[in-house]
Amino acid sequence: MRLVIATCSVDYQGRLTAHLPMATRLLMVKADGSVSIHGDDRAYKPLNWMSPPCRLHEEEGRWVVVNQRGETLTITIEAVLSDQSADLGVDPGLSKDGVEAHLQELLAARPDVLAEGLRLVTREFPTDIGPVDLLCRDANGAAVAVEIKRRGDIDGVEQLARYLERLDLDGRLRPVRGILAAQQVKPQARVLAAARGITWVEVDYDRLRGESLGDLTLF
Amino acid sequence: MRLVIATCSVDYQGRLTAHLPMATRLLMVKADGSVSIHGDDRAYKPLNWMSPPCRLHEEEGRWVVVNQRGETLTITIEAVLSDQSADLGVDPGLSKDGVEAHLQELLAARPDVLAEGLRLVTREFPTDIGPVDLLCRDANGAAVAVEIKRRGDIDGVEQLARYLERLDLDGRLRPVRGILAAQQVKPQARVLAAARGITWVEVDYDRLRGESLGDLTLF
DNA sequence: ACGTTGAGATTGCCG
DNA sequence: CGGCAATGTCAACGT
Repeated sequence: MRLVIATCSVDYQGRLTAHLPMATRLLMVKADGSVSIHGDDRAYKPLNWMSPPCRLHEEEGRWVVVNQRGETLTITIEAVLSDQSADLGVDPGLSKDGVEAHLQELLAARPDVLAEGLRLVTREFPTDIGPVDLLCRDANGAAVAVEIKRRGDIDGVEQLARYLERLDLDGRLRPVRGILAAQQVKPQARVLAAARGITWVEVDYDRLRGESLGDLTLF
Repeated sequence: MRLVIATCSVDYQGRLTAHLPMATRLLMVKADGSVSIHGDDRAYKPLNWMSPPCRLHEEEGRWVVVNQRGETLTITIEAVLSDQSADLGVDPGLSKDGVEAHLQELLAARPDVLAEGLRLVTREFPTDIGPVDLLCRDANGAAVAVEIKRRGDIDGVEQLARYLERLDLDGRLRPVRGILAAQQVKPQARVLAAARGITWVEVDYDRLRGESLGDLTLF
């Protein structure tokens, strides 16, 4: 990695046109060929950049970075305040833990959180356009399809509506009603759900996790 | 801005849990308080980070960054290879051209590009599921809703179809037809638009801008 | 290789 | 400050 602190102006010509006037900034050149230009704010996002694969041509007072699509990033350098290189080696990489998969587990264990008396029939119930997250029966024995999202958006409502349309073709299930479960349900999704006769529930992930832990300690 | 090259391991506890094993990386601390950890690849995205507002507590061999939501980023430092600070000042900022907002301005000024005799009624016409980009009247006085995208995709067609559904509930507008305008309309979007009775138009941004400039010089 | 989907999305706009 | 949409979205995953 090469780190240069320089007074420079920047021009990007590609999917759009962008310009940065002359100022002091950090230029970061990574081993993968990418170049990014950072100011002293905007969190981790650079002011401008070029993603790999691309090539850096360095001239006197002028860097030109070109990628395969012909987009160019031109850096005009007035003064270099610092120029430093370091060999970082290959990073051993990151391990993550997903929230959304866990949400399905928790709701499969406690479907009654979504509606009183709701009982799980199966997870990932298959239809010919994809699996329904949870298939349940309510207190009256009627079928209920549950779609789980971290964020409930219009897309989620339409997805669930398509599932319900397929499930209603099955005489053993009909009539099937739908519940959209999400940590947050957007206003637009609420309107569309109402128009489609679909119920929505906002789920408190932390509280649900707490209750599950409570259950575990009880048994 | 402070730039530290160090051998370190990193733990993030917040919206998810993540761990980075010991390796040499760049630690970037910006004036806005943000901290990011870069490896020598992954383009401009850091391996891990904390967005502002947050606070950095620095101890011997250990940095702890905490934000207001209680999320923490812990950096355990084994060795510091370099530690450098620079005052970059406030960046004068980026100017852009060629994004969707621009396209909307140009089409609002020249709606006849989309269909002969088309006249603008209003921009950003509100519905309860979001605003329609352009509401127009055609040569016969019939209402036309225009959805503008940089790239016309299936999502854009469905979005416009939902707007049309809502607008058709308004007796003063009904019947409303739709036009999807984009610099590029994808094949799948063309098929779906046809099935929904929606017209699509590919717009040449550079030519449109040229014509608008032409108009300006004429008057 | 291409299309689809999620992201600790981030960022800017507008009410 | 919150809701909402765009992003040069990027990146992972399935076909």
